[in-house]
Amino acid sequence: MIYLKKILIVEDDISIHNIIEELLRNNGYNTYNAYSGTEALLLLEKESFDLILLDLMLPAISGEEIIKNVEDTPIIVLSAKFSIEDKVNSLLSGANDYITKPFDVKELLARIEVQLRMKGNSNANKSLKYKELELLNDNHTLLISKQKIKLTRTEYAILKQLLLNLNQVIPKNKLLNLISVDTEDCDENSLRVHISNVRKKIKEYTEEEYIESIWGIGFKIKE
Amino acid sequence: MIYLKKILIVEDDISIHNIIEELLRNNGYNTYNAYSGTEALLLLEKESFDLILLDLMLPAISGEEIIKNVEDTPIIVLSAKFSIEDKVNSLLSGANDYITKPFDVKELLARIEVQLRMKGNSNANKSLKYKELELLNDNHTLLISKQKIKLTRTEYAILKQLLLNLNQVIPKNKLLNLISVDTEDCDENSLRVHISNVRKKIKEYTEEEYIESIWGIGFKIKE
DNA sequence: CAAAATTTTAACACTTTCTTAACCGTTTTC
DNA sequence: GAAAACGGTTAAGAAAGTGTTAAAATTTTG
Repeated sequence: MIYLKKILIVEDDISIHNIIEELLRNNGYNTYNAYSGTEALLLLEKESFDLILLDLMLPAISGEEIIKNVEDTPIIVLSAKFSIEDKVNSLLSGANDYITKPFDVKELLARIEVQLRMKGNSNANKSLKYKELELLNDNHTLLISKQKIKLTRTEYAILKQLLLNLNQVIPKNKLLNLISVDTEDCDENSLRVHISNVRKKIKEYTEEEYIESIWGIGFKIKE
Repeated sequence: MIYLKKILIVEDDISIHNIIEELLRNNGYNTYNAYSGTEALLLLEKESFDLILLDLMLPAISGEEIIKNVEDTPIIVLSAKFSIEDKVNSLLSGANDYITKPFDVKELLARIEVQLRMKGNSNANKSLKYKELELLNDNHTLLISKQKIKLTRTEYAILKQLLLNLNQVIPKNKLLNLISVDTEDCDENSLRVHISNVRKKIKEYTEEEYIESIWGIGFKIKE
């Protein structure tokens, strides 16, 4: 299945809202709708999105308020306010782009692509496949060339982090921190044992080595 | 010491160039200048920047060409071309933002902040480049003309600080302090040994000397 | 609640890296 | 121009990090 990028449209003017929604859906995005600031905040608590398109002039809670409340999701402001002050304020307080209405649809689509492209470089929503390895999202299965291998919870958590951060060394402490959601008290010694066990399991199915140690720093998936 | 963000200005019109340069310097950025596409590409091979401000209409090599050649550095296009097509093309081929001339300086500064903020968040593959040297953050190795060289943790920390502070002498004490995050008890004597070892490793791959000693003070990267 | 699975602890051998200390040449100081 | 301070190199021993194993402790499961 293809994962459609999730875009939240925050706009109270229904006709503009509908136009944007149709435009995005026609261009392969999954849209979510909020018609007020409060509605937007509620949705943001419940779910995470890949991008937010935000009108500034909203009933009750203003767009500026929302900008301050959002941290990890890129925001493109879509506003009729064309003053430099409004632009600068929005951008400096956390928005990633600012487009004035009326806008050109092609430019909007291009700027959306830019934001999604940039976000794609950071962690979220990466596939957990690498060469022969594929980590299923059931929390315990690793496929090596389609053969199923059972991992323990901790082993799975470790491999997941490593695969999420391909091409990056994850320092030992950071790795421990990242997997602490799944396993509370796992220390460095313990981590070494787990890694050793994962390697052993992988070795039963392939010659290739996947987990590389960076001396004194941590681990990474071998290139 | 504060690390000033490095911005490359690519603009052939000297008066505009000077205005931008002064503006950025007054706002705490370190500026670098290229007055043609070829000059920009040369600089980009030698060094890495935090951001590129790019004019599209350049003699010889166009801005569009440069966009395609840059991967890791965010680009803001600054152009007199105001057609939607130009905007969309630039954005889709890799630019991160597009500002039409004449521009408002406050907006420019805000959009620069946005790019730098985003780059800082996604800790994606930052690498420090200088001439033949490239220090890869993602696996703690040093590339000299694309050849991988393994550095130890301390050697890496030292070289990283030196490359972060190009054109500046780092006093021994300060250097020891800066790398103390990675290595606790490294004293001056020890530092000398490490530097010697780094030099030895570099010497295996290139004639050029990179680490210069400033008598009685400390070290710097040779210009 | 007992059996099974998982995780942690601890011990060992082993590797890599770091510091120490000595030697020597150079630069500065008096 | 001799003494003192500094910098570069080297080698060896100390220290720190890694990989593996097995058994004990803990958690999960039927």
